[in-house]
Amino acid sequence: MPRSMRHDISISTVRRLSAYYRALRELRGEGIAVASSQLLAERSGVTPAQLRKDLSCFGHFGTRGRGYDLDSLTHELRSILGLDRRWRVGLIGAGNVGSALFSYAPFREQGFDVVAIYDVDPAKIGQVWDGVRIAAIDELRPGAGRVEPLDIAVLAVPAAAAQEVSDLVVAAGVRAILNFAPRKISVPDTVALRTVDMAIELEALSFALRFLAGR
Amino acid sequence: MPRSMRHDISISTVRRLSAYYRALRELRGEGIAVASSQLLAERSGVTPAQLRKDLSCFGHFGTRGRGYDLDSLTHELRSILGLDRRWRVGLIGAGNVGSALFSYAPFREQGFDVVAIYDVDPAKIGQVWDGVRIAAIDELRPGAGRVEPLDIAVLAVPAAAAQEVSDLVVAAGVRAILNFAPRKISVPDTVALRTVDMAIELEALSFALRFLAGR
DNA sequence: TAGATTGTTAATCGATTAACAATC
DNA sequence: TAGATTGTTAATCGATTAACAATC
Repeated sequence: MPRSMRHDISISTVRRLSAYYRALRELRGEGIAVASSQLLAERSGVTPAQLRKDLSCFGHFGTRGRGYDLDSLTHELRSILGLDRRWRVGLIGAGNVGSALFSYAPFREQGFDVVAIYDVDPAKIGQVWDGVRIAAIDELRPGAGRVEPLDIAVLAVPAAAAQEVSDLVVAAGVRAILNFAPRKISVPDTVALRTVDMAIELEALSFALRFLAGR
Repeated sequence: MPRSMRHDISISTVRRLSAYYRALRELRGEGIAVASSQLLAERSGVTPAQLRKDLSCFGHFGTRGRGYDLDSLTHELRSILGLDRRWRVGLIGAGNVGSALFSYAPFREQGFDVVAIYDVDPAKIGQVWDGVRIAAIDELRPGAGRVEPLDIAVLAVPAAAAQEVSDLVVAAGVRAILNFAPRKISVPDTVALRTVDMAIELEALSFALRFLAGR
C-alpha cells in the first residue's frame, strides 16, 4: 500500500471499500475464487471503473486479463480497513440505544470489542453486562480509573449531552468517535468522527415521500 | 415552493435541510427570532453560501439586509421536509435493534408513528409493545391482514433476510424504506431507500485510526 | 440614505465515468 | 497469439464556494 497515496482518500472511497469487502466475502461464500471488477462492482452497487479507481489508491491488486483473486483482495482490504486487529471500544450511554449496540453481534465479529461502558444513571452504574461493569461517566476524567486507553468511543447519549460527553472522551485520549446522538458535535481535527443520525435519514424519506406523492 | 425546482434536489441538500431545521429550533430555543445565513450556517456546520444555495432550491425565505425569520423558516422547512404531518411506520424485526428503535423517542416527536411491528419469531408474535401487537411477517403479504397502508418500513432484520423482506414490503405498497441491516438491498426506483450501516461507519473509523496512527 | 445581507451567477473544486494503452 | 481485463489518464459531471448585483 503506497503510504504516500493515503493522504487524500475521500470518505466516500472508504465507505465503498467496506462495501467491496462485504461483497468479496459474499462471493467467496458462493465458492467463487476469482472475479472481475465487473462482477465485484455489480455486487457492491457501483460501476467497475469506480471500483478499480478506488482500489488503485492503495496498490495493484488485480491481474490484467483475469480479475481479482478474492482471498488475496480480502486480505488486502482487511489490512487497509484495519480489520486485521481488534479495537477497544467504549460505549458511553447504557440506555435503549446503548443496549442494542452492545448486543449487536456484527460489531464484535468485525474486531470491535466493547471493553467499557459508562453511564450517569446511578441505577445503571455497577450493573454488569456480559462481563463488563458499567462505570460512572466521571471515571473517564483524566486521572480517574482507566489505564488502557480506548480506541473508539461510541456515543449513545441524549442530544443535549453529546457535545459535553464528546469533549470528555477527547480529553481522555480517544481518537475516534461514533456518534448516535442526533446533534452536530465538534471535535479537534486529530479526532475521527462519524455520525449516525436516524432523524436525518427519516426526514430524507419523509421528503422523498412528499416528492413522490406530488408526481 | 416552486414545484418545478424540486426535481434535482441532491440527497446531500436534503440532509443539510434537516440540519438547518434542527439548528433553527435550537436558536429559537435561545430566544433568537431572526438570524443571518452566517449564524445559521455556523450552527449547522456549513458555509453561509451553502445554506443560501440550498434554501434557494425551494424559494426565497429571507429578507435582504436582515436575515431569516426563524419561525417562518421553521414553518417552511417543516413543510418541505414533510414534518407537518404524521407518517405511518412499520417496524420489521423486533429484536435488539428493532426494540431500541421502537423506544427511540425522537422518532415519534418528529411525526413518525410505529403503527405496526412484524417478526418471524413465534415467541415474539402476539406480544404487545406499548399498544402495538407484533404480527407475523406473513401478514404483510398482499391480501393478508393490513388495510391502511404503511408509509415507511424500518428494516431491523438480519443481513441475510434483508433483500427478501425488502421485496415483501415493496410488494405491500410501501414507498420508503429505512434499512438497518448491514447489506446492500435493491428496490425499484419508485421506492425511496436510506441505509444506516453501523459496520461501514465503524470501518471508516478503523481506517482513520490506522491512518492517524501511521503519521 | 448607508449598511447589511440575501439570492444567484460564475468560478472552482472534486468526484465519477469513459476510454484505452498496458499486459496477463 | 488473441481475448480479456486491469490500471490510469483524460473528459465529464455535479457540487461547493466565491463574488456581487439586487434590495431591504
